[in-house]
Amino acid sequence: MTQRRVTIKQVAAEAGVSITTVSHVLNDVPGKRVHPETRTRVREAAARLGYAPNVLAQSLRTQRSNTIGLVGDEIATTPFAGKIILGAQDVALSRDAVVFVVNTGYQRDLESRGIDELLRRQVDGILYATMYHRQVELPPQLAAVPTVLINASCTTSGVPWVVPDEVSGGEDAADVLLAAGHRRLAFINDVDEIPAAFGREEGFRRRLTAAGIRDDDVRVVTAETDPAGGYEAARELLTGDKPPTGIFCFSDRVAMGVYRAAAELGLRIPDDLSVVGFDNQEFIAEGLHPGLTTIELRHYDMGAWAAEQLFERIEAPAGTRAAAPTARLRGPVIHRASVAPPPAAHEPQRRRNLA
Amino acid sequence: MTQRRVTIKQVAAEAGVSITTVSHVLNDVPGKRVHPETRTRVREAAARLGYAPNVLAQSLRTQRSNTIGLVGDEIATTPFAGKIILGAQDVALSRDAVVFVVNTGYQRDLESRGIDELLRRQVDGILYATMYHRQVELPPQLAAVPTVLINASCTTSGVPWVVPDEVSGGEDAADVLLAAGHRRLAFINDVDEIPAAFGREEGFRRRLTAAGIRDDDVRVVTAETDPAGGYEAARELLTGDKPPTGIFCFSDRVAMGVYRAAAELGLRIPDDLSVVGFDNQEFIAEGLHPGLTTIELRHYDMGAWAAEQLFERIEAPAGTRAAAPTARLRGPVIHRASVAPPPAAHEPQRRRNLA
DNA sequence: TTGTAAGCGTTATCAG
DNA sequence: CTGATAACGCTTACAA
Repeated sequence: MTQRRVTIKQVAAEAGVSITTVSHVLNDVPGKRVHPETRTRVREAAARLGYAPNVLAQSLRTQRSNTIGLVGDEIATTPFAGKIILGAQDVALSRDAVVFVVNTGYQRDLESRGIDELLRRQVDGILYATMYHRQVELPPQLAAVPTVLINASCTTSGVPWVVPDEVSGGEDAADVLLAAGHRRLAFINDVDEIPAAFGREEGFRRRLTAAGIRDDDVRVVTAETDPAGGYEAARELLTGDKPPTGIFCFSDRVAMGVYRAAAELGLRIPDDLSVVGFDNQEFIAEGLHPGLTTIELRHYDMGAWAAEQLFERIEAPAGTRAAAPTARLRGPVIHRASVAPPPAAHEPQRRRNLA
Repeated sequence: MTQRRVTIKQVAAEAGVSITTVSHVLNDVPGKRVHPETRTRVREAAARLGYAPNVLAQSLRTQRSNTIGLVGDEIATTPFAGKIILGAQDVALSRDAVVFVVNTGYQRDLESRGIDELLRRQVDGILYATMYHRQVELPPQLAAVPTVLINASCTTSGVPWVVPDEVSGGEDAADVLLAAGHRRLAFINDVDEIPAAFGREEGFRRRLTAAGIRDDDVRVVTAETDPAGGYEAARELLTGDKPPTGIFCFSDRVAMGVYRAAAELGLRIPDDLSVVGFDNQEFIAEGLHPGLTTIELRHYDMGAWAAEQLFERIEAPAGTRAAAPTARLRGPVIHRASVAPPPAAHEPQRRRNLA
């Protein structure tokens, strides 16, 4: 089936030179002067035969495989994750590299086996990604290879990482609502105590305080991050006294539940209630009606940034260990149709906020 | 950074034998009798040093890399696709193989480059997947390697493929609605003329006819497969005369639009209107309220089936080319809460259908 | 039972 | 300017 691919030897024969020469010209080895004529002769022979070097052989010799691994807990099984793969793949391919992906599903043994399998294939480096932003402990085997974390940070020094900028996400959500004139607000936060929960709340509160919103005009409740959780939380929020006119949701899925609660209570979005989500999860943010204004999570960019860093470290001369760079990516707010001025907004007040 | 990994030579030295012997025992080469004592000596040496063979070197020698490629148009960027990766990866890993993934984004040149890059790395075979079920023309380079198609079929003979069983999907949807007692039905089909559209309609109609539903009691309309499309179609369907009491949607996203239309028209699901979707797309089917009854697309299984077939072909002795197997996977119906008896159902009629 | 050596397809060193 | 040849780390005839 697999007819043997053409090798450098065949090219050499075809061109009537030695394989050394072929290697020289095809790799443009610096300092090796080759007669222009031989050069073209070799080039033509290679083209004629459709020669492409065997990367395995190259790797064995050069100790560089031009191959990286992407291992993650749910890297393949969540809608976001794919974007990470894509970002990583795009920068990899731009350098003629390819990426292995290993989905561990939180199984320690699978992770370990997967990484070993990659190492045995001499990957040049590994991208280690988590589905939700958190702190991780690096698998010990990764100490041996250049590694970059995606959507996670770790205490091991010398390992670059990139995560979403949760705080500014919270700030931006607050700003969107404030700019529309809202003065009574709520945040339906995640029940889990994770960086995203802390960060977003911090940013959200900070901006409200700065805008002079009184503490008892901002409510922060927690819920499961799914439609059911959002529904429950929103019902409680909206049926209490002094209900918020604007709700910031920990995720678009939560917002989905808020939409339902609002509909049941006869509240129209955005006329009676404004809502902003988080994630910009395709099919949800876009599919809801009216379209959900939300903060985007830049998974593609995280994947790309990480791959970029990884290659940088791979290519850096052995000793040259620069301090590990880290990045917090601020996601843009995606304006759709779920935010409007509050129903009873006082003109002067609104104008002040817009200024 | 990357301290050199331990090689077979070191193990040989540690055990005081030749590398040949090490290879023999570690690979359990049949027909090679090695003294039990040396055997354990080697094993222990290997373990002590933490030796793991370099797969690149092995591959170069054996012409088998234990590595496969998964290339697809949107293999990493859609919620379904991840499951395909996972299915493929799981069977790969169970054979100590790893998978490269390449997302082509429908760009021919990217696809070509990606595949070349894989071939240069001597992948043993390639899984070629498409996001939506369709016919494809195989990239010419794939003629050289074992290949299996996922979610796609092709005319090239000798290439195994696996696709969803669209027809039975349509049948099952019809059955669910019929069993609940519905007699006036509609199908919101995809505007695009693709296998899924033909197949599902065929199955759906067949069962209705078999159940004695009159032709003018079943309406089939087409729409864009997104919430907006579903909304428009549903509005038209539901505001016409003799509106259907049960709607089968081409996709869960379409169903999402149907939910909205129903809500606007004051129709309660499932009391006034039953709906069944297609895909069982996580976060949508589950997140809608009431939960959407839908037909599952078995992406994980398609990935796994394909990988299984691929390895079978890779391992088959050169000449042994069995006819290419193909499979249509029938997805289970996921019962949730969007289907109930029609509002004005006549008892006798319903009972008859349940029988 | 164990070891020598050739070879997988390259790159890199060193002579010519 | 060009070409032998040794390595990269491993498997596998073939010898001993």
